[in-house]
Amino acid sequence: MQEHYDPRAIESAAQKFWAETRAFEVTEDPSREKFYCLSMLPYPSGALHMGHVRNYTIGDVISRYQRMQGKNVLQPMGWDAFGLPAENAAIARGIPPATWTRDNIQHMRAQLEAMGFAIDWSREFATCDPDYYVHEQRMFVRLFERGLVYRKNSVVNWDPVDQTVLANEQVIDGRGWRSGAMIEKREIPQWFLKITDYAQELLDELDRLAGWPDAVKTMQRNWIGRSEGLEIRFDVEGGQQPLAVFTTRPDTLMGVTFLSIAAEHPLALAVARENPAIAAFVEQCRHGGVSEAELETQEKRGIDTGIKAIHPISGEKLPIWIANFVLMGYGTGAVMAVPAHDQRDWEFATKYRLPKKIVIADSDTAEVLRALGERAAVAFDPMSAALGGIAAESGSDRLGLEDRLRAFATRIEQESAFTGHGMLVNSAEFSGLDFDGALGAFAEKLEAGGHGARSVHWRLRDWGVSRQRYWGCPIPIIHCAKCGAVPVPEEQLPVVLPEDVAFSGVQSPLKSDPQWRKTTCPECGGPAERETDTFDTFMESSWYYARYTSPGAETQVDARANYWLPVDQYIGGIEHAILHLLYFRFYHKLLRDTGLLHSHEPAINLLCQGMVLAETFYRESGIGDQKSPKREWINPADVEIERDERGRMTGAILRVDGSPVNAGGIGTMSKSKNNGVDPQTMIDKYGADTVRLFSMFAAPPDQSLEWNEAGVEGMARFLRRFWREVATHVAQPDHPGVDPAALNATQKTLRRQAHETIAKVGDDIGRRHAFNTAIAALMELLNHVSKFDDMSEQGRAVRHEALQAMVLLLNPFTPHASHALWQTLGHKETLIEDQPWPKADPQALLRDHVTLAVQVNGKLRGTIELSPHASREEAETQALAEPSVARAIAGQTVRKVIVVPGKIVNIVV
RNA sequence: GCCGGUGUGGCGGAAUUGGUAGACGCAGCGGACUCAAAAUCCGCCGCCCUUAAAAGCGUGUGGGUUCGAGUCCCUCCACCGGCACCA
Repeated sequence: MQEHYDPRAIESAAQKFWAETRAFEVTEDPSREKFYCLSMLPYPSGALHMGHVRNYTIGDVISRYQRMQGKNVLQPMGWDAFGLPAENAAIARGIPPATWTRDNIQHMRAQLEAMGFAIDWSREFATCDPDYYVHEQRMFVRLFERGLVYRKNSVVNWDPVDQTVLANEQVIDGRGWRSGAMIEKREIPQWFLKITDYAQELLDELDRLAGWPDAVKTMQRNWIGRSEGLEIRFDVEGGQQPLAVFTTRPDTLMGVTFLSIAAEHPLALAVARENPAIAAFVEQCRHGGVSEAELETQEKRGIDTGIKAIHPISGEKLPIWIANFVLMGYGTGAVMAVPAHDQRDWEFATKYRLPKKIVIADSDTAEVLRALGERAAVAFDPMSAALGGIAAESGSDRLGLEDRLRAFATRIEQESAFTGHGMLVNSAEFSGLDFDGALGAFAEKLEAGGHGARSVHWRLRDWGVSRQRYWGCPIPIIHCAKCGAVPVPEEQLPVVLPEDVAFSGVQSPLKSDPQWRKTTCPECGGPAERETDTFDTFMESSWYYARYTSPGAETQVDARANYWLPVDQYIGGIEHAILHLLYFRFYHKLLRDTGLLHSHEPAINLLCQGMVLAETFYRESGIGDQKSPKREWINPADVEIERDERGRMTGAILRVDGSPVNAGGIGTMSKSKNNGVDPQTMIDKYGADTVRLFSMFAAPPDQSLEWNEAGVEGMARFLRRFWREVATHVAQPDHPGVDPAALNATQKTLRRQAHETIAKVGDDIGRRHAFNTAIAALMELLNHVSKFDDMSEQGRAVRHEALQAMVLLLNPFTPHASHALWQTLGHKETLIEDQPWPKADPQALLRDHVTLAVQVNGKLRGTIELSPHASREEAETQALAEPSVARAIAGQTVRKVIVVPGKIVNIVV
């Protein structure tokens, strides 16, 4: 065999073999257990990045492991080909988005092949293929007919200079990224999918997704945000429409001191027409982007409309304010404000000197009021910190009680709102009730007066699928002056996106091409225009997993889908925890409800991998202002780190000029910090197996991973050592095989270690997905094997067994090296030909003795060796006799001895 | 701002069900081999005190539960992901 590990030759030979034998192409086989292993499909941005490498290596390890369990494993790959970056590249380089995208796909596919992933390439597609998106258009038309699609106005970021709609990402500090112009909010008509019709099911089924991470399920639960409360109608003075608000805190209703409405609210617009100051405020609110993060962090501002609402119970007149944090289109565009019991309202009221009315008592206040007698709660007005006309008994601590009430009132007046639940006070006949009592009582009263009702409110909003962009799937709708919006008849689909276009970036070629737009109305036959918006790219990525199961199908999916689905293991970045994964679940239910699939959820198990990070380095370039001088970011590959004698970093220098650079800390690999490490360079330098091994070893899959080239070298070192160990071993004479009865103590120990490793690696990969510790266990075993210098027949046999197990256990991580070494060990058949996963021999796992830790008062004082069958009494006796333990307990009384068999003895003195 | 997560040696991380904190790897230090370097091999490697042994301290902060806490509970801090038009 080859004496030295030569990854380049080994890897191309293995890849050639797999390709020629079509080793990873699979078909439905009802007689075998299937395993569908899916990684999130990549956006073809130009080159593979480390996030892809990590994601697909995890998928490949699981796929190859499951295949060795005898399962029929499907691992497909495709391209999420529509999207904004293609348009940006087109503007920058003058290439049509389609050309740029397809070139990138070609390049990235070659890179994926170089990684040696066990992918069934026969199922590959790109989402920009009309063969793919035709099914998406057909589904949309069917949903339209089923009433799950509707059109309404919604707000977008408008760049007044470029005259274009911007994505949230393109709005930086409220300005357009290219023009630098102040962004404005603009309402335009857009298409929506009624995901809210499925809100309850999407919420309920989370409880049954046992194989999904809790963090993802919690985030989805909160995102869907089911809340129960009251919808309350406030009449408005002066003949205006009443204002409806929703609240989850109906118990605070008597504490409402004003109402807030959105700047886009019809009432606000009406007032603005008559009042220039208000018009100016409304105009100001139109500036800035629409993202929630921006709206929630901006300074809260408002203005009084001068109009009053009527409190539905007290009849009190409440001012109506326009506030920049209330959004039209989320709920009703109006909210009730309770400054004493809501922190945001508290801040707003403090800023604009609006009154705070305490209507909920904290537990201390409630206790005081109870001490003062029944009527106190009703008459208590904490804001005046007085007890009104209550003739409470003149107990000696009366003044102390009043002080406590005053303290509560002062805290709310001066420090912060009290947002907890508690007893209602100062709330007329509702005083004294608790939260649940108040909910019922207010609901009854409001319903009787026609001023409200119990209601369920969802945070989840319907899915807006319109994008004012070119490079996307055309929305199959025709606008007719007579018939309105009419879906394109199914037999006319697909509506094909023209790819050979001049793309300036300012306007979508669809919008500027009158020829493409012009069509006839499918209903009346009159002249009509096509919809020029395209779909949100989340539409394509919401059903690709199903299409992989049915390559070439005439329909969106066919019967094959029910063999493969649901996905057994889905893998992707945690950044997709909410949006993609919710749309993915939603779309699966749409496919089910149109009769295309049987299952309720798309994926049984989900693994969310962490981000890939790298060190950052920079130099001050001198440009930029004094406060934040511009930094020139330097790629970590060009930097050499200086260390002191203890290995601590003392500085860093740029290799080319030898002068110092600054360390900027660890950050996600990004263009802006220039800390991306190119996978291709790593593959060329070390080989794919080393890159795969490092990306699985450096961190557990769900945590962030810090790329570190010295660590990569460590992996290469390990593979070289392993290679050499096998080479040395096969150069030895043949052996008769392991005879367990003939083994001496050291041989038994190595054999036990080998079988412990078999047990641990299988558990780590299959159950725990703890790939890093699986690899560490294999490294430990190699350390044991290389220290084992027994050249006897049984010594060689035991070593052979250990090395052979290692080749198989490493196969999911380093399939190329394992492919080669399997043959080196004398096998005629190849490893991929359904070589089963090794099993640990229970006999080999038995130990002669176990080590117990001995503690005195919980502090470790020594260890003892015991037979695994030793009794508690024996353990106790031996522990007390251990010299350092005896020293620690000398002169003290033993009160208690706790013996945990196989683990620990704790002596309490 | 809201939702979710993470925090352990010089660094990445391990400790799986509350039971010996630091496996494994990197970096560093010492040695062997070599004309030399690389590669490789052997040894050391949490902090503090120390010739050594022993003791003491130690899992972001402060508290709590327990015979025993990195692990469970409460508080605070820092960082990371998402926030509906980036994918």
